[in-house]
Amino acid sequence: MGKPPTTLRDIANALGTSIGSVHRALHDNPGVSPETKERVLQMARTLGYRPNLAARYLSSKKTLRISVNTLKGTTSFWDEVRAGIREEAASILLENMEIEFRTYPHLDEGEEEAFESAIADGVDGIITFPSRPQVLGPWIGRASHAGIPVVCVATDALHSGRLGVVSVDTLASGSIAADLMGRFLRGQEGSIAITLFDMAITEHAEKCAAFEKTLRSYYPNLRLLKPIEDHGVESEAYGNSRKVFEECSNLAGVYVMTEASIPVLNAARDANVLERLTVITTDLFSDLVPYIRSGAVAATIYQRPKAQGQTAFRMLHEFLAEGVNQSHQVALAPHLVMRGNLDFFLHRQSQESAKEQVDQQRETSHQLARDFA
Amino acid sequence: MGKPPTTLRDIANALGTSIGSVHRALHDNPGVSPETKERVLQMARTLGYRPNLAARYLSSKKTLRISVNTLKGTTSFWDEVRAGIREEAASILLENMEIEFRTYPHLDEGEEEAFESAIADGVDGIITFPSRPQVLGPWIGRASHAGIPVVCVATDALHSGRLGVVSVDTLASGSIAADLMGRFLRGQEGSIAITLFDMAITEHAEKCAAFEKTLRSYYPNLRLLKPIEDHGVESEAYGNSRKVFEECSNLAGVYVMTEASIPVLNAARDANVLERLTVITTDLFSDLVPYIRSGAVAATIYQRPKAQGQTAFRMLHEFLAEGVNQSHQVALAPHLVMRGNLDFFLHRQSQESAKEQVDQQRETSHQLARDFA
DNA sequence: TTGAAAGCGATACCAG
DNA sequence: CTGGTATCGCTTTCAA
Repeated sequence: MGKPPTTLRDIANALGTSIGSVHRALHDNPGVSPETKERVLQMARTLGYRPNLAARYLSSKKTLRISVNTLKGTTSFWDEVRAGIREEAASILLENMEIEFRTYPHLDEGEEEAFESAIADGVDGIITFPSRPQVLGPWIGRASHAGIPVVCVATDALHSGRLGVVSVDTLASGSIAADLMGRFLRGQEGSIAITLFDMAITEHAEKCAAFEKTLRSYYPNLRLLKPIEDHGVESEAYGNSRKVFEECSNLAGVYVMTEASIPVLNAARDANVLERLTVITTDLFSDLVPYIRSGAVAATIYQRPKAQGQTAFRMLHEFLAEGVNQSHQVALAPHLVMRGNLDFFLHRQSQESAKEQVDQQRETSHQLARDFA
Repeated sequence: MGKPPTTLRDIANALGTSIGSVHRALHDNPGVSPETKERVLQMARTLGYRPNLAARYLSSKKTLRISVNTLKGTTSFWDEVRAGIREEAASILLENMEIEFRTYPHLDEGEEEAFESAIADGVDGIITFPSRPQVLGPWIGRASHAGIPVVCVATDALHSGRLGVVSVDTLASGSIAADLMGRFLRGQEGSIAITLFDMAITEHAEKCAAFEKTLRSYYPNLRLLKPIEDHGVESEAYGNSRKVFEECSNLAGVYVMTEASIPVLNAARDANVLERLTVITTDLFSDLVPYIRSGAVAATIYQRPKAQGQTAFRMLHEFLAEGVNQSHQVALAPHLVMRGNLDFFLHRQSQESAKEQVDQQRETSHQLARDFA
C-alpha cells in the first residue's frame, strides 16, 4: 500500500554523499558547496522528501516559544482568546511549545513595548492584536524580516508582512445583522444607526459596507444613518450615540459593532428610546446578559474569541512545524445569540473558565512537585 | 523553568529495574509479575510520567487505521462531514493515520454490514453515523468491547458504550429557531408547524422540546402544532406536511428540522401557502439556495457538518494517541444562514470542494509516482 | 519473569 | 567543506 517515506539516508545514498551534508544542504547551514547543495535539493525533490517530524522533535528537543500580545480588554473577549490559545497549545501532541503572554492594559499603553520585548527575547513566533495597525505595522515588519512569523487576531495589519490573520468574517457579520434588523422590523419604515470604533479599521469599514449593502438590497424601507464612531472611549460612545438618539425621531434600530454596547444602551435608556429600538450588539459578556434576557437586545453577534485564539495558534504552529501554512487568512462565521440560546453560550463560557482554573491548579501543583523535588 | 520530563529510564532507575520491564508493565503486556507491575505503575504516577509521543511514533511505526461509516445522503451533508475528517487527518503532524471510508447508499442498507466489515478488518477506531441507534447500538457495544473506540456523528447512540458523540447542540438549534420565528412574526397570532424525522431520535425530540419551550416562554401568541414526522421518506414529508398546510388555516410558520426541506416547500407551494409562511429550515445545500435567495426560506440553521467531522476525528485521534479524551460529548453551536450571508457560506463550500479535488489529484499523482517507481 | 540491545530518522558536534 | 557518530525516548526482539 504505502511506500516507505524518503529519509535523509535515502538521499545521501542516492547521491553517494553523507547524511550530514544532506542535512546541512536542506537547512542551508554554512559549510556546503553550492554544487552539492543544488544536487541535494534536486534529489530531495525528485524523491519527494518530507521530514519526519517525530524524529526531528525527538532529536532536537528545542522548544518553540511564542509570545501572545494582547490587550487586557474591558470585556471577556481577550480572556477567551487567550483561553483558546492555551487550550489548543495543550492539545498539541508534541509538547514543544511554550507560550508567553504579554498583556497590556490599554490601547495606547505597552503595545509597542510588548512587541519589542518579544523580539528582544528571541521568541519563535508572535500572536498579536494590532489595535492600531498603523502603529504596529512597522514592528510586525521588523519581526517578519527577522524571521519571526506574526499572526494577527481580530484585526488585520495590512501590508505589514504578517504571516496571517484570523478574524470573524466581516461580510457574514454585517450582512446577518442587517438581515435580522430588516426581518425584525418587518416592513416598518425608519432609520438605523450603527456604531463602530473608527472607519480606519478595515474590519469595521467592511462590516459597515456589508450591513449597508444587505439593508439596501432587501430592506429599502430602512435608511442607514452615518456611522457613529467611538474610538474605544466609553464616553464618546455614550455621547455620540445619545446625540443621535435625541435628534433622530424615526430611529428604529441600532447595530453596535464594537465592545462598547453598554454605554450605547445607557444612552438609549437615558434618551428614553430603548423601548422602541431594535438593538443588535456584538459579542457576549456578563454586563450584556440582562439586556439580552429582557429582550432589550434582540440579538448579539458573537465573534467567537476562543475559536479565533485556537485558529491563530494552529496557524502559527503549523507554520513553525512544517514551514508551510495552509491558509494565511481565516475568516470565521460568527454565532448568533438570542434569548433562547443564551444559556447554551453562557454555560459554555463558564465551563471554559472552570477548565481554565483546573489547568492553572494543575500547573501550580506541578510547580509544587518540582520545588519539592 | 521546565524540569525535564520523566522518561521510562527514570522510572527504571528509581526502581532499580530495567526499562523493558517498565515498558511491559505500563502496557500490561504479558510477562510481568503483578508485584513489579504495581510498583511501576505507582512510580510512574508519582513521577508524573507521560509518554513521549514522538519517540513512540518513531520507534513503533505502526499506523492507526480508522473506519468512517456514513450514509451517502441526499444532500451534501455527509460529503462535508467526510471532507472535515479528511482535512483534519491531513493536518495531523504525525502522519500515522489511515482512513477507510465505508459509505452505504440507504438508511436501511449496508449500515450493519459496513460496521461488521470494519470490525472484521481490525481497524483501530470507528467514526459512524448511527442512523438507527437501536439497530447499531449492539454493534457499537461489540466494537467497544473488543477495544475499538467508536465516535458517533450527528446522532447519539445512547447506552451503546460509544466513546463519544459529536453533534449540533439541540438546545441552541431549537431555541434559536423559535426565537427567530417569534421575532420574524413579531406579535402576529398563529400556529407553527415543525417537521422532524421521528420522535425516537433523541436529537429531534430535544430540538423539538427546546423550540417549544422558547416559543412558549417568549412568544405566547404562537401555538405549536403536533410535530410532523417524515421518517426520512420524501413522500411522507410532502404528504404529511401538505395535509397540515391545507387543514390549518391560521398557520404562520414552519420549522423543518430534517434534511427534507424541499418536499415540504413543494407542499407549501402546492397548497398555496408558501407566500404567507415564515419558513426556517435546516442545513444548506444547492437545492435550497434559490428559496433562501428569494426569501421564501427566511433562515436556515446550518449544522456545520464539516466541523462535526473535524471534531469527531480529533476526538478519536486524541484517544488513540494519548489514551485519554478530553470530552466525550461535544455539542457545536449551529450557524445561521440568511439571504445576506448566504454567499459567504456558499463560497466556503465551493472552496472546500475545490480543495478536495486538489487533494484527490495529489493522491492520484502519488499513486502514479508509486506505480512508476 | 527479566535485562540488554538494536533500531526508528533527524540533529549536532567533532574529526578529518 | 565533508563524513562519521552519539543522542533523543520508545518499541521490539533476543537472551538469560
